[in-house]
Amino acid sequence: MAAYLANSRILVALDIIIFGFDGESLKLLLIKRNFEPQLGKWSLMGGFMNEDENLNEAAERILYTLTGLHNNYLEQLHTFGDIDRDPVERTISVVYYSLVNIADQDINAIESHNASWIDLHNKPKLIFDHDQMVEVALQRLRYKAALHPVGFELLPEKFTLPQLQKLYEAIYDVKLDRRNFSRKIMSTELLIATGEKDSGSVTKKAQLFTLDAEKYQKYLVGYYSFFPELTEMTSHSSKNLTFISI
Amino acid sequence: MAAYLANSRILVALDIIIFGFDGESLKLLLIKRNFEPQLGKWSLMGGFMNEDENLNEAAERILYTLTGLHNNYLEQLHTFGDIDRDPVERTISVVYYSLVNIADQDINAIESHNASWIDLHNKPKLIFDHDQMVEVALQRLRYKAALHPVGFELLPEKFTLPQLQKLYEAIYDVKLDRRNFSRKIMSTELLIATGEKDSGSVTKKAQLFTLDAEKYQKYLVGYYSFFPELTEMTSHSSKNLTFISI
DNA sequence: TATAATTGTGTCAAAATAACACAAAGTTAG
DNA sequence: CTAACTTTGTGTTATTTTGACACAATTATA
Repeated sequence: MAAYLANSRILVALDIIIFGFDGESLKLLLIKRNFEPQLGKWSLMGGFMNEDENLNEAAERILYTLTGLHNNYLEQLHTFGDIDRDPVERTISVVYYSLVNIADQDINAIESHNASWIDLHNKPKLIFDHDQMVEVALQRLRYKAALHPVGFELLPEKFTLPQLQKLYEAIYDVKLDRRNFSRKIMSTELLIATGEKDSGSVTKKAQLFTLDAEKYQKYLVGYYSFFPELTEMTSHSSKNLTFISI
Repeated sequence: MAAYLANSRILVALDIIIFGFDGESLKLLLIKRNFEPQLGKWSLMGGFMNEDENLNEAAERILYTLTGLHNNYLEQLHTFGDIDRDPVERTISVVYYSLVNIADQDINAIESHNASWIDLHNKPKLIFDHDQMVEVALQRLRYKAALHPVGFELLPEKFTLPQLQKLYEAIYDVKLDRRNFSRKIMSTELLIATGEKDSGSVTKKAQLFTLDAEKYQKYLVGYYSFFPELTEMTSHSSKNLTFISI
């Protein structure tokens, strides 16, 4: 069996951008490093790929270690490979981003890693090329959330329309019209009214919705929604490419 | 200086999906391997990352080696890291895709690598996980071309509307209405009429256009086109998120 | 010079969007 | 207890965009 003798082997790291939403702003789960290298500085959660796992498994392991959660939304983002990106040793980093419901987190896991949720607007400077990673992740999230209903991954199972609107306003940093937003969302037929009301509210309580799991899956995978004639994803006549046009 | 002693170093490969367009169909530049491993089988063009280059540089080098071209559209796609994806030795592959104008190719470079342009519909089975890579690349191209005017990278500098339409029809494997397509494209104000006519045609000769380079750049980078109120990218009132809604 | 293929442009009804108004629900202050 | 205030739910209308379709103009060829 031949081997690739002439070529050099290098370290493969993984870093994960973990997004959360607190009802008002997008948050990042960041680490104040209590270990070397770069002790005392802020960074993303990361680790190295082991020999007995593939990239997705490594990313899931690292995410689980920090949040105590499995089955979060987790998507490969980009691989960073600049020569000096890690001064310790040449390392390429395969970066993932994850969307988690803050309420589901494992406080112990988070505290033991010296991690905390930081408002995206107050993000400290991060080590190495982690700032750039966050930037790329936010851009990807904006693309993704315009084309697919991934935003719901940041919300609790039951949520209100005003909550959903605030989420989209946070993702895109815009103000949206409540009435047009409602019409657009409801036209996807993705939401199921529970009949329950949001107890948290202080004035008129908004209705709680859940997702139609089947329709949700279709919107997630099939972006061919925008060939109305080729899919029966939308029952009505024509439909925009965009899941929601912000 | 600390080092990451405990972790294993592995090979970092790159593979590139090279798309072309011959006026009728999408093409892939594929290699009939005249070297080991997998001699005699079809594969993507690939190579290994060197110690003195970053990922993008390695991708450009590999693309240049095969096509003789610099400055092609080249975008990182995804990193594949399954444990047994390369039976020779554990290797992760950072995959790029490129869009090239077939007319610009370097025949010598291509022939010396035993490469040829294969119609996407007649693609042979490729080695390792290369089929999966092509699938992901096609999906990415479809996303990208719906949101940004990257399709032009596959055309000559001067092109006609019918050519452009055939390109989009090839990318999305659909038939489009000539009149609505024209209206949509022209509304972007991205095309500049040259006054010249396509000499290749056998009946009424279509007009040749070039790109408005400045507007093209804006559409390429700024996907915020879909916040009409936040950019002045579109002079008219509202505008769809999609560069072109197919 | 008629024919056939292709290109360029226009029309119209239907659908989607943006801007906006008002009524109902629920809390709090007087 | 009621007025005031905030928030939610739903409706209207004008404008824009889309999809479906028709006809005239150009050019090589028979």
